[in-house]
Amino acid sequence: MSATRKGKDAASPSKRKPQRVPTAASLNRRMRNSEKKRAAILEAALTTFSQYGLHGTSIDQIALLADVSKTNLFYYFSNKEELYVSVLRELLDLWLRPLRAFTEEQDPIQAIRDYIRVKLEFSRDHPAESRLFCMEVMQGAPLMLTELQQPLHDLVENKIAVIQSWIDQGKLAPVEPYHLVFSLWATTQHYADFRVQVEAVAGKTLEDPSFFQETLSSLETIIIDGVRPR
Amino acid sequence: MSATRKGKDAASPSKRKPQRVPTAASLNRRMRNSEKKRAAILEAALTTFSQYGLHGTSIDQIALLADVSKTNLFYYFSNKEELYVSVLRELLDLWLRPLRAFTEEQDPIQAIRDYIRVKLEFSRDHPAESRLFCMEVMQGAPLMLTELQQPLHDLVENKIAVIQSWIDQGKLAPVEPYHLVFSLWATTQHYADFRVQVEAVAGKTLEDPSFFQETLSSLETIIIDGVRPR
DNA sequence: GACTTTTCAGACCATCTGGTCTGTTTTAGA
DNA sequence: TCTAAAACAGACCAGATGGTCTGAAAAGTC
Repeated sequence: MSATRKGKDAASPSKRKPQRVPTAASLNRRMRNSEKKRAAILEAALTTFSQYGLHGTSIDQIALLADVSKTNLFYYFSNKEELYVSVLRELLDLWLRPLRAFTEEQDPIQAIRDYIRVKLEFSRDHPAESRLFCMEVMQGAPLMLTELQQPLHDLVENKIAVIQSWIDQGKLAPVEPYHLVFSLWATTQHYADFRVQVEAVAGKTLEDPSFFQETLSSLETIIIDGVRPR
Repeated sequence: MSATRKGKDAASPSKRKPQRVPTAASLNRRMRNSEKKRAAILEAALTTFSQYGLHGTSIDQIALLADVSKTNLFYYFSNKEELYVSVLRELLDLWLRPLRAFTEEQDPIQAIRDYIRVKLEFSRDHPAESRLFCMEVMQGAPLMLTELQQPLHDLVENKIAVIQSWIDQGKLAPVEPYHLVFSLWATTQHYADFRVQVEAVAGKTLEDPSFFQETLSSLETIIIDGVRPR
């Protein structure tokens, strides 16, 4: 990750004569501080970007929220876009993680059940991340497309195969795996992305434990058993 | 709709002495022209707003796309926000329409099937509208909340009752109606809002007729019958 | 054709904001 | 304590952009 590099181009290592060799301890302390600030800025950026979008957010706004000066912010991130992309990068990793858990050995029904739960928890615990991701994808992912396309495609391709094998073994009804994946994404993220709509309609959000449970079991029922009475 | 009112405050009718009474024909011609331009601006605004967001879009951009001068645009809409809200207003009506079709007399399975189809067609034919709506809701619908909350709540409340009655009659499996509605919204809109992701993963979009059919029947299968093998 | 009203265009302005410049404080090694 | 590098702050700048002002065509009426 080596994320502490100054925003500006760091002096190339070859040119730098390290006359002063800092002790590991001091370096660590400094790095921890540095990391903390970086993290604070990233968090403030996430919050603000996810609410107002890239263009709707000003650097001053982020700096204020992160409690650093604008200059200081530019010390850590060379420009707005880099900050934005940094936020996205951290997010993508987090976003993809749950899907990696799908393996052929699992019981498919249970795997799907787990997946719904994990994604729903993500929607509850990281709504800003979910929304920013949604926003970026919706705008055509201009700053993430290259990084999104390949890993996402590969990962999904892989999991599609797993789902297909479940179907072939008769453990799952014959549905097009792609669309199952899309449905899982869509339904679970909906509660974060359309939070205000959900609230306007149902009067509750995932933060309400009973509503969370209700949502969870409803989604399980709908996707796993469907709405046709048996 | 009386949408031709000038952007600025129009002179109050009470003060205006209509010495010149325009003929109906000329008025019509003029209005048609006016309406055409308004429509062109609104369409350009929709396209641009849905891609870059409110703040990411400049008036010049919209004016260019609509092939009018900036001044001319401001003649029809007094400021950027009014233009934005106008776009949203037209959109909300369109967006809500399909849901109104739900009536208790219908066969629920067929009604849901129809609803999925109509919403999916909307995603295919009006992706920009879908995305802009998503964007606005995601940001907390700051400019639409008041107009969204009441009518949406009432409409959904009404349809929830319909769904509940279907369940009570045993025509539908016992699912929480709210979540069924959310699932329907989420899954169908996903193909418009996450279009680039869908394309990155599946390599196709709803514009491809065979993919549209595949999506349609997959969603029907998943939501109506579920993925558990029978 | 005279006259009014609507429609439109170009120049212009005020503000907002991403980003820089200059320099100061803080940290840490020697 | 001295020194160098890292971390930071305030003033400032340049371009973008929402919006206005002035006035000219166009359309419509008589």
